[in-house]
Amino acid sequence: MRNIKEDERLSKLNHSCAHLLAQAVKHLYPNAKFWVGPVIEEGFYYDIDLDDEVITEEDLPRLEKEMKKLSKDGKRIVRHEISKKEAMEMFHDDPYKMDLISRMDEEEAPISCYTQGDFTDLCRGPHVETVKELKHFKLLKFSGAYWKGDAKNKMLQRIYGICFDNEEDLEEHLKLLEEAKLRDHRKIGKELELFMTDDLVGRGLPMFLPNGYIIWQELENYIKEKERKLGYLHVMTPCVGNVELYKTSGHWEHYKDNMFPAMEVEGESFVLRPMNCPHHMMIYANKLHSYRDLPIRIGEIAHDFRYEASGALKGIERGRHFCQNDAHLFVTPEQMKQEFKNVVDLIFATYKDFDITDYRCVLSLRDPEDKEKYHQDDEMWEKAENGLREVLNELNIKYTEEIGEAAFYGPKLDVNVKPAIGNEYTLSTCQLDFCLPAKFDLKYVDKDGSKKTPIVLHRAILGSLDRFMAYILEETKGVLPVWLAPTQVNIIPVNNEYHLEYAEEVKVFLEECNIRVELDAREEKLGYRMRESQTRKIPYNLILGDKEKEEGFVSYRLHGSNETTTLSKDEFRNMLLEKISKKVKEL
RNA sequence: GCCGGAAUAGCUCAAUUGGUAGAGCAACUGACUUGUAAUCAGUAGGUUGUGGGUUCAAGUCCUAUUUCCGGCACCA
Repeated sequence: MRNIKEDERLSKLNHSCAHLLAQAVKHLYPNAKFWVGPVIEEGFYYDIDLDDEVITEEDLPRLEKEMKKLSKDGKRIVRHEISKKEAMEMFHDDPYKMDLISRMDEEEAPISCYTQGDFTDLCRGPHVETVKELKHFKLLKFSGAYWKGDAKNKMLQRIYGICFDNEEDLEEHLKLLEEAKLRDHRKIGKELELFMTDDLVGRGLPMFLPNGYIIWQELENYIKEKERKLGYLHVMTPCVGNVELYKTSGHWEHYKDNMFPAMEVEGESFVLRPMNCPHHMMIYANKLHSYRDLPIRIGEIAHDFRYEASGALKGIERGRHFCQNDAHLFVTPEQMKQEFKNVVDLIFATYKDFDITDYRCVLSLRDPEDKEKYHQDDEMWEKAENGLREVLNELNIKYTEEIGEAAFYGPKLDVNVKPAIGNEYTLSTCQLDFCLPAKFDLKYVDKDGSKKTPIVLHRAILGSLDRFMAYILEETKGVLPVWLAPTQVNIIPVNNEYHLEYAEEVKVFLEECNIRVELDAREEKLGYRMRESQTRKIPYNLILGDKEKEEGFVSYRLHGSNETTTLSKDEFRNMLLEKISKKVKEL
């Protein structure tokens, strides 16, 4: 998918197309007022205030038609530079433009307008020469959007579109958008029977079916094994906690609204836990630690519950119950950098195993102005933020800094990915915390016998197993590598009367090595069973008939291939076991 | 949560301006005994998400509600 924003020509084209859209809207809705119409990675949009009117399905074709008409008229797009005073006079009855102008500084950059025919818009530009160049566009979708991105503000109407230089590029892009829909993990999950939801169970509470749970367990084993080798100690803690626990940590104050409400039992208040930090803090506090014990790495595949806004729910990518690949590392100040490096190494080693190459590192910092969200301790924040920055620079990791994205207790490194469909999200995270250990009064005894407070690193590599699985499904289109595939081998005997016995023998032979095998001995044609096997995206499709039976061979066809390979059953088993144990990325 | 859209058989979808709810796949039964992406025939399957309303008549119109979808906002 092309990134419109990064291409100079397409960026200009799409920005001009946003103006063309606004002009068309103005013709159809003379009372329309306009906020902003920027270029984005996926094309452009324009935010429009239509008072009480709303954009409907029928409006997009109507607007497109009007845009085509305007494009044919071929008006030039003319730039004028004006003073702030002139701008304020020109747009005096437009509160949105006045809002923009009031925050502009003409010393810094000239204020400019662009006019095409009967339409003028305040804009920095640049634009294409004439509207004639805007021929190959499509309006894609519409929705509401809060003014200035603030839910407290009025909701405007937003229209999204995209524009290219020629019809072929547009067609190709639209085709890619269609194809992207096919890899939606919710669709794949249904087709391959990986997970389900039910209204009676509740919204945002997906249930993993046998096939999906196999994948889930493979992911769990994979990451736990990696962590064990790195000295992590795994624990199991309850999904419920006393409200006091969260008052102590500060989560209650910050996230109460996003937690399931408290349950009163025998005078005590409990909540479903939204995260595991407090539990792990208490495990650390269970005994007195020497500096010699540190770092202590406490890991858990932990079930959490968050009362997510209904509109945020999305399959297993974001539910109200999920499972974190969580760990808390308790370290001395001297160990902090090395431990952080180890976490970063683990993240990228994992991504290599899963062939994840398209990600973005973000150093999430606090917004010093936001006194409400962030724990107040300037020195602590400075120390933590600089610490992270130094490690990232030392490791030569490319990252961007984002203000106001930190957790309330400390800054973090987020590793974000963009799925085939929808917005970027965080897969892995490593957070530096000087705050909670103090709140829980955690201590270790240092060399000199004095008691000191450890630093905590919160980290999640696979993030939530659920979300990670969603990502992998979309990346692979459901064609999982053998080690993750719910069924790894499907055996299809040619003739049940003559070949079933051999098929069963091969099945047992493979199952002895924990290979996940199915035997399809239904009274159906070979072609029918092969088709179903392929549709289910089973990696290895084995055909066993006379030829194979006599020699002790197997013939297999890989998913999506029409080539057949014949091997002895020993060779086949060894090959498969090697691929599974090495977690080979492709089939 | 907000704006908009949708909901019909297990799944994917049909059903003129309101006028007898259908098809393919899957399931089941029978025949066929199969060499690489759908063998044939038959059977069964529905209070059209749910609750109200308008109408001689509602899948279709109105209304409330639930869930899902596209965005927005949120994401420890």
